[in-house]
Amino acid sequence: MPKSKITTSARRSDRSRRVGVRRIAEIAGVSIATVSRTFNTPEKVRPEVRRRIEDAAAFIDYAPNVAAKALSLSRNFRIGAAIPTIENSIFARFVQALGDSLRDAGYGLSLGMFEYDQEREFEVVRSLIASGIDGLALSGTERSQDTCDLLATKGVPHVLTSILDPGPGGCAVGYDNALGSYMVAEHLLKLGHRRFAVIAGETDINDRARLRLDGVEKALADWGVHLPRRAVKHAAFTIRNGRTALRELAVVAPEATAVICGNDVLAVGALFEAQACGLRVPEDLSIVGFDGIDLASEVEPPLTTVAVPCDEMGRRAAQTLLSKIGNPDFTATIQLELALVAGGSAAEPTAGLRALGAGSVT
Amino acid sequence: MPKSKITTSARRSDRSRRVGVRRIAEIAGVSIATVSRTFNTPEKVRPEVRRRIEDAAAFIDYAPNVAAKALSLSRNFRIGAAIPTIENSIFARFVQALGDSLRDAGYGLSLGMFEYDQEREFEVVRSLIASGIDGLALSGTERSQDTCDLLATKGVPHVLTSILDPGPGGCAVGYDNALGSYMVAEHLLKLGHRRFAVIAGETDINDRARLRLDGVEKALADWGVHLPRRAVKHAAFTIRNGRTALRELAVVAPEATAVICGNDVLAVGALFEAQACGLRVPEDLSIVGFDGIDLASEVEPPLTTVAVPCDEMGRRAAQTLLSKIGNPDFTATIQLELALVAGGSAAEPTAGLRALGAGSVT
DNA sequence: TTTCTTTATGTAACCGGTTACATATACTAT
DNA sequence: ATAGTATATGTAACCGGTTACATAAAGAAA
Repeated sequence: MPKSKITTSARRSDRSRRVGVRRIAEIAGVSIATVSRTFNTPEKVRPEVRRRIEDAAAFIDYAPNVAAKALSLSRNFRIGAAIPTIENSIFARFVQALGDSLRDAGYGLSLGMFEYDQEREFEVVRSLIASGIDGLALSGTERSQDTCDLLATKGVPHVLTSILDPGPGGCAVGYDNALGSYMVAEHLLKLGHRRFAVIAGETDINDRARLRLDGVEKALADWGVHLPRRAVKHAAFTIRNGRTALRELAVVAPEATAVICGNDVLAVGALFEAQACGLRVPEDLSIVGFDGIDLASEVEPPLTTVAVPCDEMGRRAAQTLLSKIGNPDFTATIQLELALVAGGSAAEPTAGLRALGAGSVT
Repeated sequence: MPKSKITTSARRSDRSRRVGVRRIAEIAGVSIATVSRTFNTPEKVRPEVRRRIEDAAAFIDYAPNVAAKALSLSRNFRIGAAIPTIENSIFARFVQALGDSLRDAGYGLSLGMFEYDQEREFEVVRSLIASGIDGLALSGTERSQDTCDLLATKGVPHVLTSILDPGPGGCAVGYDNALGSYMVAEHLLKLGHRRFAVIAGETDINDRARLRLDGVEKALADWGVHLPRRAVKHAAFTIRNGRTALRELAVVAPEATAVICGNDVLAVGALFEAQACGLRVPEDLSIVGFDGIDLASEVEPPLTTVAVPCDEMGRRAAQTLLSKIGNPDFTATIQLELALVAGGSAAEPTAGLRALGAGSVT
């Protein structure tokens, strides 16, 4: 005896169990196809019927089941973003803009942080893909081979950000890191500086940091200024590292009258340390950063830096990604403009780091 | 002529179209039920069969379809978090810890920021619910009636954080805001301070800010110290507002020898402004904050503040939420300990804000 | 009137998992 | 040998949407 058949028809006739489009169809006296059309292609439904359906939907406080929608359309309406850290406000604002734009387009955003570690980036990307995303925003061009392979095999549409090299995916929304640091270095050169020290990021694992250092080196070379190797420190992007690096530079490059930092976080650290050691900025020493984070304009003096349009980058990255999801052949390289911000932490050269004196360094 | 039937059987016999569990079943020569069991209840499958299935899964590089799983289980394996802002690192770290814990439990995290605005909070919560979440982490107890109604009608399991009042949902993971500010105020009192100024948050729209102010008032009352209304400024949590407020206080409360701030961001602003005006901290003026963000320990002098265990809060919030999702009757109020951090920005009272002088205020 | 379009709606399959229930097989106890 | 039980596996329904195709009704052309 096919008892299951009975159970089934019992369920089907039990209208209280119907839910979603089927429930609306029942109330409005139409088929589920018409209900679906009302929401997706309303022009294909007679206005009078449409009204009945909309009323029924409002009546039961209808909210579509995203999982069902995702399953039937083979789309998750969600994109992922793998960023180095959320603690640097440049990324926080980027993520915010990205998320807002995606929300407006009906997409959700899943975030993953990898702390500038390529293995963690791999894990983050893997986990994001496994969690169901239609596309992915990444930072920079350089990543582990595993991660690249993963993107290729899974065929995840992705856009690279903060950089102009679109990589194999063909999409980039970013800016010219080398040009930005060239601009700020040139600014110092024009002020008269000829002895420099650099607190770069970890150029071995971070392509943006490397490009920024390249830009500095190119500017100095163009002006015929030599940058001794000892005057270049590499450090992860933290305030503390900026402080430490400044102390070290005071020992190994006391002749420097200006310190060029790989980003604003390092620059703020350098500024704090200089001030803690009794140096006045910019009277005794010039310090410049990169990114244009809020904090940079709040410290005293405000930092001279290069402003990155991270909000616009978020918006454009969202657009680009959605285009690429719609058409896998889509490619684009969108260059955003950088702006030099003369905050006040750079002025004419004077004593420089020498004023701090190697003696006071512990 | 039932042409569709033919189409259907053509599809079904077209094995290249089969995918997922059906494909694995085909390769391993078992039914889809056994495949599903292999992944969910492996002990119910004979080891030998299990091996075959696992090999087949590995062979086709199988990744389960999250939407199908969500649909069939009526669970999205995703929770939402509505936070005021990601730019304050206290929330950034909370979110990071929350996300990590959830990931370990197989859940994703969707984030929404509402900038301390109740209407935006409502939109964020609505949008998160619509995007398909099984639970929600919220900040504080107070929110618009609309938001509360939404949570109630949709029956979304949720946990309140940064606070101890569990509200109607019955779950809270937080700390005693009033106690924290009591502690730091008492610290100043013990140092000898008797004239205070306060830069509080926006206590009319932020219950944590109000509790913190309450704690300060209680401490002063307990010590028989009067806090004039004019010596209390309210401001949104930004560095700039901290700077502005300090200037204003110098005019209206020049007698103050210590400034108690609603959080570290305001305190950093107050510190910067004091230093920009030539005041030494803590020699001329004591300043204290709340939260224990990284920046607080990097400024010179490091801030005396109250450390909030935001990482632990993230982890415990995740646990609590998962418990509540498993059992809607679950309730818990988890109190985390606060720690006074004597950073160096508080010392014995001296001249105070008077040293800045009303004259220098523009 | 008849035939051809066009437009509106309905039927049923499908997306890719999970699982209740049925069935088959092996093992135990009598 | 027989009945009873435990274990392993299969069948088919189900989750809640979308949509190809069939069908019905109305309007246009002949």
